[in-house]
Amino acid sequence: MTDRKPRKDAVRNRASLLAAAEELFASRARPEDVTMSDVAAAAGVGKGTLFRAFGDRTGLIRALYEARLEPLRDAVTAGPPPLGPGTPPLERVPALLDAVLCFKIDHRHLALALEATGSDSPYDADHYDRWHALLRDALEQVPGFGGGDGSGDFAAHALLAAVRADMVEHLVGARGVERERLRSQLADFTARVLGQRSEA
Amino acid sequence: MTDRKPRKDAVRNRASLLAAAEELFASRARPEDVTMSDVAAAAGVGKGTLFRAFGDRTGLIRALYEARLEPLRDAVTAGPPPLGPGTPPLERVPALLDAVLCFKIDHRHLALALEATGSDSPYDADHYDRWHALLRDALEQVPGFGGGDGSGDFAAHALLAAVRADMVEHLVGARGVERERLRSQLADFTARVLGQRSEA
DNA sequence: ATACGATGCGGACCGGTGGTCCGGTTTCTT
DNA sequence: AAGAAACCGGACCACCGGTCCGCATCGTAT
Repeated sequence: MTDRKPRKDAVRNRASLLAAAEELFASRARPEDVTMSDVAAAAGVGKGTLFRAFGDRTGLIRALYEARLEPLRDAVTAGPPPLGPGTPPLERVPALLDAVLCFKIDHRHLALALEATGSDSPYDADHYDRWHALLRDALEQVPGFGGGDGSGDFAAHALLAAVRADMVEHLVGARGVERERLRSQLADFTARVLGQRSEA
Repeated sequence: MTDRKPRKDAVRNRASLLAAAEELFASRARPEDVTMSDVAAAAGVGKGTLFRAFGDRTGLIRALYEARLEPLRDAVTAGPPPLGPGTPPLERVPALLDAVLCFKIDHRHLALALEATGSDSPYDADHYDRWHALLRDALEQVPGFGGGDGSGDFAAHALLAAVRADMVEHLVGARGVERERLRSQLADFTARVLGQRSEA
């Protein structure tokens, strides 16, 4: 009822804009020197169209981000182990963190652009709340995190902080750490937090 | 030889500007709605003077931040235990993190302003490198982090990520977690990373 | 096929921000 | 006292995100 048929040119333009934005954020070094006019021009479209389709800059980036995030979200909410529900926490927590890390590595231009909007803290985004709740719930089933003392809550925040986009960018982009090496270091760290001592 | 005496009005104006900026960043809710013109006006000075004294916005905030950071830096480089050198790593690492956390809580307006400049990642700041190196070196003397595999390096990054300004702001400012509670949660987390199992 | 209303388009335009510039003033030196 | 170097200040600039509205385009009813 509420949704009338969208016009063809509208959906085509929306797609062009998303593609152009993806392109630009991936190619330019810093997210903040991709301007809205750039995106509109690259898509062969006027600025009015851009803002009509996505509201504002944050809306554009969020739309891109959520689109890329969808497969991972599905794998987590209704997929097979080790990501999906029904996985033992001691196995699921590292798997979740590893998945997030890989996502941030692969799409760090988008994640960086999202954080660089400045207008809102990353902690206000609703997808952060989802990841945090998921991780907290899993952690609280692990011995030592179960008490209602909030240790699981804080640990979830802290572990997610270890895969933040600008840190990943610093390690992978600036300092040249290889993907697999970073993954194994994160796995190591996670294991330590979970209380599984690693060999020297 | 190279430094001639600075003029009196210059040093007075510089001081006024720092005071005015501190005031404004502390009072206004969001750092980005403190404009450069605001600062200049609040200090009773022209914009030209502001930019002449600090170069650009980042320079202003950095100057403020470093000034507030100095006492802590001194305590770490040449102070008594548990912060100063010569403290056993297992004791010093938690002490360092707790000190950074307290600093971030007390000065989160400045830390947030610094991260919100957008122009540069927090990981490019030289004070980050100092904290990281300090923490890494301490960690690498702890059993399990000693190998040249970079586990100490990554753990230092991850632990510092757990005290980032916007996360602290989210917990203390938005979610209303009390200072002491947060400190104890961080201590708990740190202990876990260091391999000291806590009781259930 | 045609004509008409609704929907979307586009780029000129706006408010505001960080940063610059230069004529006039203040301070230091001799 | 007087000259020169250093500094002040606010008008000014470039640019960005976002708005607006006359006009083109599309979907539909005939």
